[in-house]
Amino acid sequence: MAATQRIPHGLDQRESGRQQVFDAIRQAGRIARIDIARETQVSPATVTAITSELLAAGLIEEVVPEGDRPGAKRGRPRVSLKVRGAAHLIAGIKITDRSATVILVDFEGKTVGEYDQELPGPVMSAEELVVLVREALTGACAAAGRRLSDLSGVGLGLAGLIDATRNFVHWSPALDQRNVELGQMLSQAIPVPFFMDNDANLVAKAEQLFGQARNLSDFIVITIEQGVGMGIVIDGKIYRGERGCGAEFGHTKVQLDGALCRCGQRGCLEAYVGDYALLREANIRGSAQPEDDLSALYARAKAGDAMARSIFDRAGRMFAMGLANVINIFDPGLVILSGEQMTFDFLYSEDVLNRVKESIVQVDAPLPDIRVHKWGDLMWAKGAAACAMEGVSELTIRKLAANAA
Amino acid sequence: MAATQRIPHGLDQRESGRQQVFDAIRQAGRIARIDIARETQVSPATVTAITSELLAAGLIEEVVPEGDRPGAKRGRPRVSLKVRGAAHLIAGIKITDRSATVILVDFEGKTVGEYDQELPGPVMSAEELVVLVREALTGACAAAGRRLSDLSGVGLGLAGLIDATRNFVHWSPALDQRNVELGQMLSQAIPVPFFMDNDANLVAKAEQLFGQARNLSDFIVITIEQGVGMGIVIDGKIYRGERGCGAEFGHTKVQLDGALCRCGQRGCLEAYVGDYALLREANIRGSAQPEDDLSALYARAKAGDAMARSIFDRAGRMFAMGLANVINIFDPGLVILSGEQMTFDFLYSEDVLNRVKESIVQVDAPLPDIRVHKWGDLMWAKGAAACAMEGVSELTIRKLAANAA
DNA sequence: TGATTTAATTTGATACGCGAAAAAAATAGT
DNA sequence: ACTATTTTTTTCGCGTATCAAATTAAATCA
Repeated sequence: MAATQRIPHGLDQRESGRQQVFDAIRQAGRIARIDIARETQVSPATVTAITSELLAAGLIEEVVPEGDRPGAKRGRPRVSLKVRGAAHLIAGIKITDRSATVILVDFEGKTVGEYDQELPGPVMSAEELVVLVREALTGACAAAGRRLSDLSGVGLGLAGLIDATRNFVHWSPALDQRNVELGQMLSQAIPVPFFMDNDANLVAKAEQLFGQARNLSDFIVITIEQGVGMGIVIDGKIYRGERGCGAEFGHTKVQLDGALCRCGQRGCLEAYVGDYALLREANIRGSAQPEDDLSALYARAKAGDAMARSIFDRAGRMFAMGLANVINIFDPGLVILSGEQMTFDFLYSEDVLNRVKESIVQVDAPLPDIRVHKWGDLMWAKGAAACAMEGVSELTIRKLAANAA
Repeated sequence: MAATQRIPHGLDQRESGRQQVFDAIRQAGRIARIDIARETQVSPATVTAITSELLAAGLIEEVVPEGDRPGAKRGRPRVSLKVRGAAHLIAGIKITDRSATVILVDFEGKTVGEYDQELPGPVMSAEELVVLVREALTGACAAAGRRLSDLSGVGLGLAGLIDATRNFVHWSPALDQRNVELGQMLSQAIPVPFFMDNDANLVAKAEQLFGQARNLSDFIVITIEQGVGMGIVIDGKIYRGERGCGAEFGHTKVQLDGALCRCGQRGCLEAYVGDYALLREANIRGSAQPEDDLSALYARAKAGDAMARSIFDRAGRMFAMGLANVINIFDPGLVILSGEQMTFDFLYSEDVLNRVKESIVQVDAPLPDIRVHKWGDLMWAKGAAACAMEGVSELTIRKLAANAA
């Protein structure tokens, strides 16, 4: 049980000014020193000191004043600062059941390369995975005209129960063994800092750094892929729970003694909205021929088929109930529904969102903002890259502070 | 003297050493400087500096060395420090539908007085409540041979939706109006710092300061009184959500389109486990004579009455489901089930707890600790006092730091 | 050209916390 | 009894971070 973790009081853990200023710059994209001071509540003097250090280290750079700032024309023109993309090359890699998708980004988050590597099979040993990751990274770097040694950090996204603080895999559908010290194995094989996490958390990180949740310190991301996942950001940090296996939205129960879930329990949300659950329904409900294609089923529902429609309808209602529960518990300012597959569109319908809103405790205050954010194919890999970016920034700046001493 | 009150970046948000040390002392009860240093990771030199300041301010005091410390006999004997109870007098007050219960505690948390004031009626206007609070506090102080002006802070516990950051009441069953700036009104009428919160949060605070959750930075408290409440502590702080109305455990939905709740929605947990819900069931299910006494119903269930038993049984299963959902979302290290009324014992039964454990996502890690903690009558008021204690400590220490400058 | 405005930097001061050394207060050994 | 040893606490000097105020820089306005 987590006894109150006393933070060494020095500059160790805490956002030592440098971090705060750097984050402000990245968040803003381009921002003048004076505005950094305003936003971070750090004095202009200190901002100057810190930024000159970051400039010297090559982490940020000055930009020529952007054309026309409305109003204010007199006075010394402000000089904007931005993150220097060339400072670091970072990779994000996401393992699905079919392939390993790699994305290369610079330190600004700009994509500089993509790469896809087929998997021999959906499940493999940890050793095989390490080899695969190495190949995929090498391939991605080569394709972008860079070398593996150019990488400053790699983010790895895996489905399953991941303890990101220890780079430890409790369990993943991609691996044929439980409880793997994957982080250690990777670091040994590839001399680059690794950062790994469960995929819902990756998306949350991406939303926080580049997406809809910029500037926000508290929000929730719901992802739908094969299963249903959730990433919780509280106070700017991803919430992980005691054992690193919280946020199991897909396995919250929405029906007492309900439908059987592949986790072995009954009534899990996933057992009502997961793809396998929908197909199971379709087959049980006496469809003429066995159904095994979700998009076909979805098409039939759209075309008006009553049976198909009722299947999606119930799934939507269950999803609304689960989401409302999360909102009633967290009272978040923002909920991002993130997904890739159009087949899950029914979960994001007006109808479902309205039902959610009706099931939230009513107060005289604005309802939480629920936004649907559909990413492209590379969503997950980009999330992994975002994770690594944050890690690399932290490492670099910590090193900087240490060197100064 | 200082003109613009920009918050010095040092003491702003973070526990400025002084807070950290003081908290360590309160947490430990009695503790020597060297151990404070060990626990807080602050150097002995700094501990000396800070403690001497706290001593001078009268917030803590030295205690004669306790008899025999096992082992270690040589060396300079350690001098223990403790919070000086006489430093502040603090009140906690809890409003129920029948009365206002007041508890007076010293700065150590030791009870120095109790007081109970009858309410004219269960619902009143904000103005009436202010008068009532004033009367109750005056009465409590008088009974303990103190004066109202001796109070350094008052914690107020109210059922309903309270925004503790603004001392604002969205809604409370005790008030006949919504959206009341109760904090302002109280402060105007009674010149003492007020701290108010929803009652589940009060209990959480009490558990953290004095109870089962000492030293813990992450845990969850579930309370059962009239309704079902929840307090969430993350990172040592009570989690409140965006609009200050999170943690509405009682209104999470456990059944799609289920039983009607007094909040107007359907399927809320409270609509299955609340006292009114149980009685409603009993009456609907064709009991011979209308039932209006919950303890009688409970007694009948214990005696073997099948109908009564089935009512409590279902409530227990619904409760287990809701609790499992919370655990699946938070993955907490500790859950405290807190209650006063024996009538709710059925919710804490082995049976229910087992059901909860069966509904949690399974990992190779110890299950969260679920403990039942029954408090005495004054539980709620004590929670309110705990809240105020924390607030007063913070205020005092902040003032101290400011004066030092 | 000089006045004005706004941004950025320099300067000097201060608080915080640490490490090392010293002091204090006890016991153990001879 | 007196010295050595052990352990806690305090003192001292230093480095770092940060800030307020003053200064410099770079533009426009009149």
